[in-house]
Amino acid sequence: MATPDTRTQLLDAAERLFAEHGYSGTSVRAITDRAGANVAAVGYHFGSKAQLMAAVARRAIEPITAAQSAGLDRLLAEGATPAVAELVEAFAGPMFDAMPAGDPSGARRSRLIVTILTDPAEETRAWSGPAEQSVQERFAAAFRLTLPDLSGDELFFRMRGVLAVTAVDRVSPAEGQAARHFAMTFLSAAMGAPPTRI
Amino acid sequence: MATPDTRTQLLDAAERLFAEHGYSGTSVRAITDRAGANVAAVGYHFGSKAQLMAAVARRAIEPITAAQSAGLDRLLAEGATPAVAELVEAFAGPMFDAMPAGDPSGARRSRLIVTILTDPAEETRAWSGPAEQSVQERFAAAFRLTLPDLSGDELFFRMRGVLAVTAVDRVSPAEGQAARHFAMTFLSAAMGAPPTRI
DNA sequence: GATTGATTAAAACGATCGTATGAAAGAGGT
DNA sequence: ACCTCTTTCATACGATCGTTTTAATCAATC
Repeated sequence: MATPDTRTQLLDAAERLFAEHGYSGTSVRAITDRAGANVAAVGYHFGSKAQLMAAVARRAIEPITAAQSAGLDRLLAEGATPAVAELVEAFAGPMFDAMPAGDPSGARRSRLIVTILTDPAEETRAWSGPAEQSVQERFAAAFRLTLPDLSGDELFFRMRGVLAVTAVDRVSPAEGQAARHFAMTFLSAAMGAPPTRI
Repeated sequence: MATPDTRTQLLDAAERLFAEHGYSGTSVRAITDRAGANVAAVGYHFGSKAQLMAAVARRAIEPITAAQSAGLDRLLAEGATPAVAELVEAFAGPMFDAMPAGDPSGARRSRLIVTILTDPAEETRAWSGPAEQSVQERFAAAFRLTLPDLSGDELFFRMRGVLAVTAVDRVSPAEGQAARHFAMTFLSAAMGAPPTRI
């Protein structure tokens, strides 16, 4: 198909605009204009703006969750308890690899993920699907084995911290692969720190 | 004044709503309703919605910047090159201490800071004032002395990472002071990690 | 008490929001 | 050519958006 169908055009346009301006800051008309479609196309293809945005989020998050899960499978298949750095790589790495559909500048898709995770609109709150949640629980279990002295609360905090740090790449001058390497160093050290004595 | 003036009421209401729903997601009428004021009060006291939100950001950031600066002064006055953990404490600590006006749950003000830093609306882009910037540069210089082997790019990435982690939502099981201690452990290890070999 | 200046209130402005409607256009099978 | 199903279109709905205007209210000074 030389000309992508309207549905895909809408997804692409919504993805870019949402990443740039957030949910509330993106209007349906801005999306349809960029997609070269009619205003009613959103209602027809997705039902509502919220459902369109949910589809955008699903399309962006799915490959990341899959890569995370596959990476963890690979580590666990080796038999031995994985090292902290290996788990961090498998968990946070896919966030840096994710590329937008036909866009060579790899920055945008990760920016979208960040926006999804931090957007204050209620509609985006539930967008991290059950697959995302289950993969995070699997990683939590793996981390618990590698870091047996860590309390459940502190492990939870650290995993949230990892996600937060993967969100910083959007303003940093250290772009592309450098940010990825910096993040791995940063996060492996943080994740592997001895437990806090309270 | 048993009854705070309208101006302050507007700031308080706008602070809470903005932290919860972001800039685009907060309407002027929602602010004035919560403040018990008229719609026109925003225009009268602040000129516009954008200027009101800028005032909110200024009021929230200012004490944090001051505390960061004072902490750094205290460390530098001791003469010796500060340890990584000391710098992290002085830099990230104030984010945890900041309390919203009249609100015992210390989570909200920091949520506001995070929203300011990550909000996709254009109006919030320039809200980190010159004081904030200069204090970050002072910390960058101090970190450079403590971590002389770190490149400028990686140091910049790590400092952004510290800010990102302080943004982690603390509605989690690990609340209050526990989160602060967890963060210090996490961030000191991350900040003090050996440089990345690329 | 009248006068002045600061603040608040009610109402309306045009613009834009998300969504729904019904007709027009297109595609494919018979 | 005809019918059927899908998709696109122009258009309009009511609601809400940020802002402005004009009048009413208040506090303080003379």
